[in-house]
Amino acid sequence: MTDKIGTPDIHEDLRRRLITGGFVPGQKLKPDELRGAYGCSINTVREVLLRLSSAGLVTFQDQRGFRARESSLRHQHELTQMRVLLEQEGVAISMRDGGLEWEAQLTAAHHKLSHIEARIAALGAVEPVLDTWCAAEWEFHETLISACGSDLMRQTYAAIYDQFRQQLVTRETNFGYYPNNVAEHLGIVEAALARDEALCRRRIHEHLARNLLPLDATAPMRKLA
Amino acid sequence: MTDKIGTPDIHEDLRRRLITGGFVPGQKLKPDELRGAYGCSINTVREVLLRLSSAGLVTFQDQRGFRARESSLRHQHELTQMRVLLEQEGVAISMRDGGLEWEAQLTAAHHKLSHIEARIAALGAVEPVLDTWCAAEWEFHETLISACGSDLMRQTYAAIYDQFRQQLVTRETNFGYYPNNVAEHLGIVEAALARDEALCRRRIHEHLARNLLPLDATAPMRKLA
DNA sequence: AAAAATATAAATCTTGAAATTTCGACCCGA
DNA sequence: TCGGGTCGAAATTTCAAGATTTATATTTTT
Repeated sequence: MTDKIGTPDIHEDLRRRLITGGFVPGQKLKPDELRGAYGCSINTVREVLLRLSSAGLVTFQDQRGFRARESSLRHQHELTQMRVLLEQEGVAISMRDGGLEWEAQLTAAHHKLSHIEARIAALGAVEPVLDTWCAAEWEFHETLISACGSDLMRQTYAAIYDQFRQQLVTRETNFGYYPNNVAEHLGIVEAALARDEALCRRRIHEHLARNLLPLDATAPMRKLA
Repeated sequence: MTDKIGTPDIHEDLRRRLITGGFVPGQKLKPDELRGAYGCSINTVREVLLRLSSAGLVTFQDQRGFRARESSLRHQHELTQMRVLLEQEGVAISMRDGGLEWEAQLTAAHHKLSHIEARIAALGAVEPVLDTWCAAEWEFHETLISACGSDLMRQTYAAIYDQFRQQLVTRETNFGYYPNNVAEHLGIVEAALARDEALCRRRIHEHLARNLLPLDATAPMRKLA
């Protein structure tokens, strides 16, 4: 799609701050203030924000500047819906086309993730290993669909996932982690390796549907704090 | 997502030129040249191109400027795949949630489209009513998924459709129009109104799969010229 | 003659300031 | 007290020029 901007640090750094809850939702993002932290001009910040806005992390209104995205329940629902759709389709194709290499990468990603989640269970808290866990969770889900053969699908999924993560981390929900993760991730891997598409689709839906809670009362409650 | 830019005309006009084949794929888009046509500054053009690049219509490389998107067969395949996925899911939800109002809008959109396509058949050429047909075709497909209740899904579909249209119009393929359109559009509407989800999904796939030709030899050949 | 190196030209990116628009406080009249 | 209007400050957008990078043409070397 597009490469990095002239000052890669700004783009990466702002993106990170946005998805890790560095800004409160709805907060105004003034190029003139952000400029100082990076020692660059207003216009450069402006370009970066313009890009982040098209990635969905930032909202933009003409003559009214940029804001950190505010998430309504409806938007979070739509986000989850899209994520389920893309992940189900991506994994289905991967199960069909993926070979031994994909299976190996998947088991590797799951191994790392489950190991980290075991540590979380032992510690009783996510915070100490939050960054590690976030990276592992992303790598796991990305690997699931990595053999789908479509860059477009993977890029679209990545954009959705970023917004998704932004919402999760922003809330006081123990950062989106909940104990059932361990069992559910394993279940997904098993179904994928067994090439049981229907089962895999169902388990992905169950795994992600917790976030549908507000609009889908049949889904199980997410663990809060 | 994002609103218009300060000079709406440039954004809309460049977008139009891109999806109607006003630039040859891969062509360099130099802000300094485009500036003249709109009487504005380089930076303004730059911002517009930056946005179009995130919409997928333009590619951007750091320090190497902008280009009109080049479509590989692979990319076109991925585009079609995503379009099928989104349209199938969108119409399925619309069939479930859409009421009388949706049915009315759908039949209206189809009526307009079929009327225009009848004229095309009579004339034996698309060009005279190309713009009208393009708009009607878009409105038909957009209406199909309009009751899905997800702005995110509709926006994502719109972005895919734009790229899709860009590829179609660029080629010398009679602008993507082919006679089977008439029957296929009707078949989709009938299945949708009958709330036959499986049939509707299948017909949408068949309708769009012609563009999968290069990578899916089982799909019927697109009519050329 | 082909390849590498250099010099020149062109295009891109960044910057700071001017022009335009929005936001908020204050004042006035009802 | 409330609604509307005016004014000033702040923020956003546009602009043109300077700095940096890339592309092209020419020369040099093997």
